[in-house]
Amino acid sequence: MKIATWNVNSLKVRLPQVLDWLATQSPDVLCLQELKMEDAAFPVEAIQQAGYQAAFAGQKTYNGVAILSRQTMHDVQIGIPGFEDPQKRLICASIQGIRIVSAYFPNGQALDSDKYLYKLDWLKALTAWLKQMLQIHPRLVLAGDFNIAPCPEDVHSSWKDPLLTSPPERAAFQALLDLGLEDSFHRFAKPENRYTWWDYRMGAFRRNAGLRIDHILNSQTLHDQVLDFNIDRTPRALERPSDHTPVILTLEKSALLRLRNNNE
DNA sequence: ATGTCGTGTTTGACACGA
Repeated sequence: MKIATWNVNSLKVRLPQVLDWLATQSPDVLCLQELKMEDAAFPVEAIQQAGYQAAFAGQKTYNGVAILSRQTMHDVQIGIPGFEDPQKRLICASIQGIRIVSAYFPNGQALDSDKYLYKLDWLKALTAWLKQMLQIHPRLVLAGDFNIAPCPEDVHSSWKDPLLTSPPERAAFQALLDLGLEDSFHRFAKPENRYTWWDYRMGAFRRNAGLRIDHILNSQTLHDQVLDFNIDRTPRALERPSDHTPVILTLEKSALLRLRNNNE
């Protein structure tokens, strides 16, 4: 089971690239962030023709998240329960017995900004909610644009801004790991292919001056099923690219589902 | 050296967020 995430920075602009990528990579699940469109504009038909159903939560101009899936989705839920927020940053659904969360974490803008406080509040609410979710759904995957680079190695030397790397942000990332979520990137690391985001400015992609801020975390229950972890930087090299590139987690089909499918 | 995008409006020039 291939589960991917991609911050597309406008689904309207990136739709052709998304459709190409679905055809090439054939993921079972693709989590999207920064749709930057209202629900009425979501390209349901094009996605369906590509063989995927979609669950989405959009808004005008900013944010917006979706889950595309080849298999049936159940129990779609939008937002963090109990955390009132007009910004559409989180959607989740159950697919093949796995709870999939697609999230666009707040950027934070600057350490002295109100948006940074909102980021830390959002992270606190997310973590408290996930702690409960993992009791109900021990098989869980959290995928998206975290806007946090967890390790020094995730940051190119040219990055001087304290944002995305500050101790409180990194502590919040660690708090997610402490819930029993695992960053399988480290087990399947390709050191020459570390970053998931490159600024549009200053020829950052050409210089490989990037950051690793897009992540897919899997619950410990899924640990033994993880077959591979990849960052696909090819879409970042296309004409008119998103500033982010897709991340892919490959899981072995569970013994239960293998059994069920064999009996069908 | 805030240098590029995408969106939206006070629309073919700027404000904002990232």
